Amino acid sequence: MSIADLDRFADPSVLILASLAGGDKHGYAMMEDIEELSGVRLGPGTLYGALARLEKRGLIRSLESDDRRRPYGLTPGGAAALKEYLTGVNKIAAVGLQRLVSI
Amino acid sequence: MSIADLDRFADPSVLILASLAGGDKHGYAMMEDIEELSGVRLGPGTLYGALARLEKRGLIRSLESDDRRRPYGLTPGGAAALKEYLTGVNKIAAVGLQRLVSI
DNA sequence: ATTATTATTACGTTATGCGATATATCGTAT
DNA sequence: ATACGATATATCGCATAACGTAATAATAAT
Repeated sequence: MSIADLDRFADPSVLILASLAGGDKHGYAMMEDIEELSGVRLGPGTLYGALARLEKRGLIRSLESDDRRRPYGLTPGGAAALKEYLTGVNKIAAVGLQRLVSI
Repeated sequence: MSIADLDRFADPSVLILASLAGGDKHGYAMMEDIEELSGVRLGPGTLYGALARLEKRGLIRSLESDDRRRPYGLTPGGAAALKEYLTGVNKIAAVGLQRLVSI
């Protein structure tokens, strides 16, 4: 299940991209930003696993750092994918909510 | 991966609930409605597997039928879960898109 | 007859979630 | 200053189960 209880959006990849759209961040900072944004607190395994996959897909990239923190940033492809995804989800949500009120 | 390429929302459970919000339907009809709604064509394994899980969770229920088709309908709990989910996803999409234009 | 409908089943892949672990840094009390 | 607890930050391993694909089957329609 990508959705824990199906009453909350919790796709780690999308949440990470949306977080990075607000600026470059390292993993731990994303955890907090995502929790504030969505109410979902990603566990470390979930977060860092998703980060590795996103980097491998070229949607985010790892940035230089002097300390032990590993910041990431959106790539142009990542920003484009996020935009397309969110635009689509917006439409689905609009239709779904409209249908619900018509019940 | 709940998202095939991460450029399209494709969570089967949510798509099914959103489809049923438009009225009771059997599986094959959902396939077509979902494709029209979202551009995603769910394979039979994906669709019927998700239907079984949703029914077990009490979010949809199987309706009576005379022929071989097996229609389903939203339960009140399913409608509530969908509403909560879509409302949340709307907020995330709004914030994410806002962040994207500010880059 | 051939195509479209409609559903079931089986199977492999892999994302996800959880927990354990590790280290560095910060704050605070002694 | 020192020591100690709490917070910050990341890695790893594993079990579960959702997902995707495909094969199969049977009924209905053209």
